[in-house]
Amino acid sequence: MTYTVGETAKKMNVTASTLRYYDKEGLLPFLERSGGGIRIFDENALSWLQMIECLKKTGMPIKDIKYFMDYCMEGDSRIDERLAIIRSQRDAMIHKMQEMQEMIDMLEYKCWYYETAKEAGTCAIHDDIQPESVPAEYHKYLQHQS
Amino acid sequence: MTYTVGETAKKMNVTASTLRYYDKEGLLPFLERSGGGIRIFDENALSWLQMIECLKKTGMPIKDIKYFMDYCMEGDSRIDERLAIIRSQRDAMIHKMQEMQEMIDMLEYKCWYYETAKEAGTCAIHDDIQPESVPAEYHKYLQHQS
DNA sequence: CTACAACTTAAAGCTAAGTTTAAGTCAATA
DNA sequence: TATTGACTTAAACTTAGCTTTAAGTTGTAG
Repeated sequence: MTYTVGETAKKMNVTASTLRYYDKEGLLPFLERSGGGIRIFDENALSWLQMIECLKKTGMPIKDIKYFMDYCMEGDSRIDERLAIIRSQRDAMIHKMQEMQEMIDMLEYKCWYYETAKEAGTCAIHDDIQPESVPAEYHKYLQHQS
Repeated sequence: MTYTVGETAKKMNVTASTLRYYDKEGLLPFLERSGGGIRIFDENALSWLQMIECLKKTGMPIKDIKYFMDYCMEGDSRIDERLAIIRSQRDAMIHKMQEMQEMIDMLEYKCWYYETAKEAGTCAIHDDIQPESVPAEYHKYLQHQS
């Protein structure tokens, strides 16, 4: 089964322009072309695109994805480099997840802050609040007004 | 205790230009100025900056942060709107965390893929691999070559 | 009171990641 | 075989989020 750029775009939930742009930037070295120059995507291409999507979603810049794809095309001689890239990307993501959890914690506090302010009709309820009326997990945010 | 833009920049780990840019974009309506026009940051400003940092790290665009700050400056009449913004940001983050976990799962599989390939000296080890030699948590990635 | 580092603004410049446009080609259907 | 929708390219344009530059001002230390 093969697909055109438009069909593939729909499958991957991006625009055809985006796929052509990726191709121009060297992200799709695995692509075949028809005699007339039309790009041909197959199941294998789709699985590469999922890998590219993963790297993009984890914040890797287009250029770095290109370098990774270049290594992939070089085959078994570049396994070490490919492993190193994937490992460092995974480690960066684990770190980012921790950072994100901290941000969610702060947003949870702010939700509580505004929920109680809403109930009281004013943010002033927090001005001289007793620490014991604040859930323990929010204590570290107590200096935050608004 | 008060601080200049440069001192604040160091504290917040951004450049002074960035803070001036945020001010220009309306993110810092709480800022005071000296008689000569120098920006004055205080503890309260720092706590606002942490809020802004949180919204930025959770992917909120500068313009949306401005709208949020505008609501904050309007006081108690906008508690509902502020709560709604924070809630939706929190929900978006929780969703993003799930997506990120999926990406980490894929990267973990790729690590395993390259570790075993490295050991074998070739990615070809995966060509006709028996599903029972693949850890169960990686089975959903089995169609992925490289 | 002078020097000088750090501040001010407006405006131009930069990078990433696409998107849009224009002019033309391909290939499946009537 | 003619039509037509989807494809092709190169190049210009867009947006976000800063960063840099240039020209001038502030305020502290000697």
